[in-house]
Amino acid sequence: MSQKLVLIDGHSILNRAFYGVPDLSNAEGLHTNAIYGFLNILFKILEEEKPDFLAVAFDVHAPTFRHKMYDAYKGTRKPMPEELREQVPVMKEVLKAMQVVIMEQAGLEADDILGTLAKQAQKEGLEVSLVSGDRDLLQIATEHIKIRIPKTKMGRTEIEDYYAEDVLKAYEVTPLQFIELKALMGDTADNIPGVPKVGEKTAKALMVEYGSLENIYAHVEEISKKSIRESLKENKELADLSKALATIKTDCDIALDYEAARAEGYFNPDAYAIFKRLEFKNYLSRFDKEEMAEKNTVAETFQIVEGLDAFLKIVEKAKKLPQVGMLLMQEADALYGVALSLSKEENIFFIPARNRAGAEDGQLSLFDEPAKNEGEEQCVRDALIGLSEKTQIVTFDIKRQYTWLAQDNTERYFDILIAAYLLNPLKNDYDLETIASEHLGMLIPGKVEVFGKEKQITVLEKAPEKCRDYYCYGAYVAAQAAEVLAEKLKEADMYQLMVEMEMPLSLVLYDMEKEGVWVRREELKAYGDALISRIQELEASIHKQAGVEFNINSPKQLGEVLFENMQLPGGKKTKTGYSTAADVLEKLAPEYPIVNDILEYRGLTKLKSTYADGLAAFIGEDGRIHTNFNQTITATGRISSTEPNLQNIPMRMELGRRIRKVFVPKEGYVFMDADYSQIELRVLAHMSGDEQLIEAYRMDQDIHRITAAKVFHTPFEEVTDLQRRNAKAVNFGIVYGISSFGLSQDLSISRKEAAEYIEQYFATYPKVKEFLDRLVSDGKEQGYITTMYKRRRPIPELSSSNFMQRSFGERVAMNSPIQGTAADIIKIAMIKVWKALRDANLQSKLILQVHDELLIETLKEEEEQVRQILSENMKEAAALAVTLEVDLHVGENWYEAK
DNA sequence: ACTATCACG
DNA sequence: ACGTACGTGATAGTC
Repeated sequence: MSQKLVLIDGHSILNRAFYGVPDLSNAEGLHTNAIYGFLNILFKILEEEKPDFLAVAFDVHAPTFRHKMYDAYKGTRKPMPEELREQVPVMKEVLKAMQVVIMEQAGLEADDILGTLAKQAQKEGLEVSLVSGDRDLLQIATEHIKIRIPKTKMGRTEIEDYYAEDVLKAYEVTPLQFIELKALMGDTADNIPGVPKVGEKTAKALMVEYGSLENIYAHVEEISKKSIRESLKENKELADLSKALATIKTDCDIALDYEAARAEGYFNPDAYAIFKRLEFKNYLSRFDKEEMAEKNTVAETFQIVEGLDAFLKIVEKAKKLPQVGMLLMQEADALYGVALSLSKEENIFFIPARNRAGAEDGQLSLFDEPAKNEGEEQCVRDALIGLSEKTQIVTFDIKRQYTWLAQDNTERYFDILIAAYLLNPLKNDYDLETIASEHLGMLIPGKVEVFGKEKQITVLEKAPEKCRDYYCYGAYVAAQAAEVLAEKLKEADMYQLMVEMEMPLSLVLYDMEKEGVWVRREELKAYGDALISRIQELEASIHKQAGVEFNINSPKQLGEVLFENMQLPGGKKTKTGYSTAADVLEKLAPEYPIVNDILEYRGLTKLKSTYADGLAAFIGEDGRIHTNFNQTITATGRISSTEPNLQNIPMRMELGRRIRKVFVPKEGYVFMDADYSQIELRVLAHMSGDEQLIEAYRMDQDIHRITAAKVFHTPFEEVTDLQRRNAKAVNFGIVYGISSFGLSQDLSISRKEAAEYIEQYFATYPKVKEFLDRLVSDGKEQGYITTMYKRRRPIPELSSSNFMQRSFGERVAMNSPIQGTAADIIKIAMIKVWKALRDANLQSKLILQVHDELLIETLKEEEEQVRQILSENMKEAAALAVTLEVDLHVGENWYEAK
């Protein structure tokens, strides 16, 4: 058996893959569809062929790409779309990591490299497979050189194979004749002129009849069609030139290093790291995980140290250092171990809880005898607090670890989770593994890989070394990544944001979560029960009117019932079927009573399932709900709330709003709630510097009414409700990144009218327009936008060649600095308020944040003091060109306080 | 796991 | 010509 070589036409396959695979991008915003498709084809070929050698050829310059299918008609060359261009260097990185040989040489086209290598290999007795999306390569085909043309359709890759005889079968010409065929017909995409008037049909007929260009000219007088004959005669030079251009060189001065090109070693740690970064989860299964992680030699120095005394010794040692990496092993508020990274290559310890003799079944004592457990726990806590007072602690997800740490001087802590988020807030998750691979180029075992579905405690008992490795890696990565991330933050001018805003905020959020909010369980139950009978009534009524029993909660069934069975107008909208969204149904409601019932049913079941039942499930033993405030989720810098989400409790509708009555302060306390008045518009006034808008706010009057007066040239007193409503919608629209379409939808007016409103608005507030335009252009230039406090949001969509995506990017560029700055300001307010409450030794506690609103559970005796603290600190959180106004209310429940 | 819907700012 | 408002999270149904 002769050996086998696979050669790949890099740019051509990447191009094919780009157009064949739907748009994909990773969390960094890097497009990855072409790379993904390329690998798909590569793996398929490798599996089929099991070659001995592999190489990929690229042009050094890929100045323009050959969009043959599209451009052949236009005769133009489009530049390569940005989404593809950015993938080229990454593709090469991927191949390098996979140890695949890349052949490229200045002055040589990939075609010529491929032709040369293929012929050389054939000469040496190898079988060659040449993979390209480009039919030009067919001229290289022989008995031993197979040209493989992959086609991606319907998500599946099929490959057409051509040996010399297949070319003959398919095109009625030999591979060599194929060159001359192309010389005759030309190829606009490749800048081959060809002979005028000769197209594909004529060229093929001529080649089939005469066999070669030379022979055609020898018999040129025999050609019957006059125009063709004349054109051939007139353009002989052009034909020769075209042939020269169409001929792929096979004698270039280039050679393949077969040793380096051995088809092996693809699935190595480097490749794993980059696959992970690109989020090619499908391909990760091809790697041997254990092997990947074991390549890291630091793991050899990880030590398990048992016992309280040993732990205290390590802590004492750590106290002498300026900084240590730490990661606590916890589950449900219990501490099961401490990992500390004291230095780079050694002194990385894991101190586990131990299962002591005498302990009850499966019960782990903390660090020593169960009898002394409580005392031990306090001892451990004291040690860790003592450590964190002296030495900078760097860790991952500090909010979950504050129980064990000193709770002052938060600016000294460094959380790599938050740092990674600030550097790129677009990602979905920021686990340790990802940070390690992205910022340290290091491969560590993932939490799921180590623990799977097992409980951590179980793993600690059965295989403590697994816990040691996982947590030591965590502490180690925290220590190493902290340096790298701090440097990157400084480079991005976000270090101050990190240290002065995000780190202190993390403690505030921890404290708010810990505090929780009291919910009256029985009242909530009663509220839910009260909904049931009406829901059942509506359900029966709807089924009766429809004439069928069906699941009203199923949009699919509902759509079919309404728009097919009952023949209501306004069908079709989504890709899966009919839209039954509220705005569609509301248009039908006046005409069809069933639609009204459906809308009411929807509202009530939402209240029941999400709020009445949903919230009840989260009431803890202490009678309180402890939400999660997530600091590393949103793209703009806002915080988010989950399990449950306390930032979307009903407000706008009276019935839903009543839910807020079950949120109550504890005995002896009241609720104090304060929210910013139009903080985003005020931020816009400040950031744009628009005198008119600033002046409007100085008037201290209804801003929407003032805007209406200015925009519609109407005296303030004579502004109609409609005018005010329209002006308000425009104000909102501006903040969202205005578009006439969006505004027209919102106001149910024509697009033209909407456009006029916007134009009038910009005429009124000219600097607002300048400001928004500048955000977009700066965003395009930099690839990201920033808030007043230097928070960044990358906007990859701004460089998209897709109109829709780019437009989205533009709206984001206009909205994010405003929303993000508002988010920054309330974060500042939270920190100030929280500190002021603490410094004044008050019992009152900050417990909720809802984007522009803060809720304080206020001790009745402290009401006036807290009112002052809350109001002043919110107003003074930022000094803007306009004042920040705050609406503050006190009540016996959240409903009343709002 | 994904889609549609709807709650909030 | 393209087809949308910005930012979130929970639920139920469907595949």
